[in-house]
Amino acid sequence: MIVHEAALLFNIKGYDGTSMNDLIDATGIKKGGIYRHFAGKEEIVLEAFDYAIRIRNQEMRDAMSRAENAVDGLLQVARTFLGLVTNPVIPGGCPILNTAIEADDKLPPLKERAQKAMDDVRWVMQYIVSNGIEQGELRPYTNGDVVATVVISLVEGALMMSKLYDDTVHLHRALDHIAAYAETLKG
Amino acid sequence: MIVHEAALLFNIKGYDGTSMNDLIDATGIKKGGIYRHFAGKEEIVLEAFDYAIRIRNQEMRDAMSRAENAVDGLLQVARTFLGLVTNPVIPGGCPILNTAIEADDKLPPLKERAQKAMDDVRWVMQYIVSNGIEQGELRPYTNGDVVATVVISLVEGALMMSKLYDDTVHLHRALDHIAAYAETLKG
DNA sequence: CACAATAGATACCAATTGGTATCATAAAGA
DNA sequence: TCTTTATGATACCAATTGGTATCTATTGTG
Repeated sequence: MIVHEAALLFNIKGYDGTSMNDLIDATGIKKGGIYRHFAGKEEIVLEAFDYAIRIRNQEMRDAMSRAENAVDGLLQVARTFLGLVTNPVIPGGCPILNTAIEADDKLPPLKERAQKAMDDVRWVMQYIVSNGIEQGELRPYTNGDVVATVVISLVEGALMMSKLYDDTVHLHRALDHIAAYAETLKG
Repeated sequence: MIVHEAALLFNIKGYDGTSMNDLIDATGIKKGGIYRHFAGKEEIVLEAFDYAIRIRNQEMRDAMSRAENAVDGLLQVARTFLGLVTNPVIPGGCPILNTAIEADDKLPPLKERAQKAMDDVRWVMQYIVSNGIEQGELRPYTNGDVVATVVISLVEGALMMSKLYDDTVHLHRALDHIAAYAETLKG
């Protein structure tokens, strides 16, 4: 529960922007109670990030298994990023994006986890692509690495713009573009 | 010079992550000297952001005027985002992206400026598109708003990934995709 | 040179930061 | 029941936060 509340705070206000007092207010548990479970702020932020990513990855796996073909799969996964804004389990946008931007080299283990979390997303995309090639749905030699970069960039960039303007239209445009892009991959 | 140094710090470590002492160390000017020129930290961050954006906008205008046609123009502008990583005047990535992610509603004037700065980028893209339509280079009724969202999302998302992985390949892939996308807009 | 005006240094301030040591309480096992 | 054991509360800590007041040095100008 502390980790859950921490995940909310950190995803909204960032690591530097969230103080232990914020967490104390949010949980209703005083300092002594919190520090009994965690060695320090750093440990909390790491566990909170893991927690947020676990939820995200579950959403992605669900989306992937819902899909009936590769093109649909890419879109389904991309759409989970829209869900990050429209019905978030953890408000504040994409934890990976937020962490990637805030974490310079001040908190290396956090950046490392963000990289690993991004690897997971990339892996899902590449899995969908290579599966799609096997099934004959996508052109052979479709580059899953490139597809992952393009789709994720679109969706993360659009997420940022939607957050900046408080308007999901940018995410919808990105999803439309991804749909069109995925069509061009058909073989 | 204080503003310049502040722009560097804030773009790298963020608003919350940069203390006045950091700025004191970076400038070599003590607290009294700094606070004579600025009312507070907030005023500094706002001026620093404006400063960074002024430089960015100049780069974008230069790129735009270098271009010989609309398709090339979109690419030239997109490429300035690669320059943000490969030869940055102000290290730390894109100030708009960084600010959009960090600024929740704690510093409204900063978010407002980030929106205005993004408007500038969007305006440049839309100008290129509408000009391209007039010149018969792009299909009529090409939606400049959509083009701006797609191109900016790609480039900002890829910027994030390049920063996260410390690898510009993602930006290059995004630029390749933008090139292909721009081709589809030809009329 | 004299004299403002500007710029910066020094020293302080209350509040907040992350963190710890000690104490009280709830829960669970024998 | 009685006693560990886990959990949380209280009170403190040094360091750092953003910010101010006062003093000094450096200007450029008549």
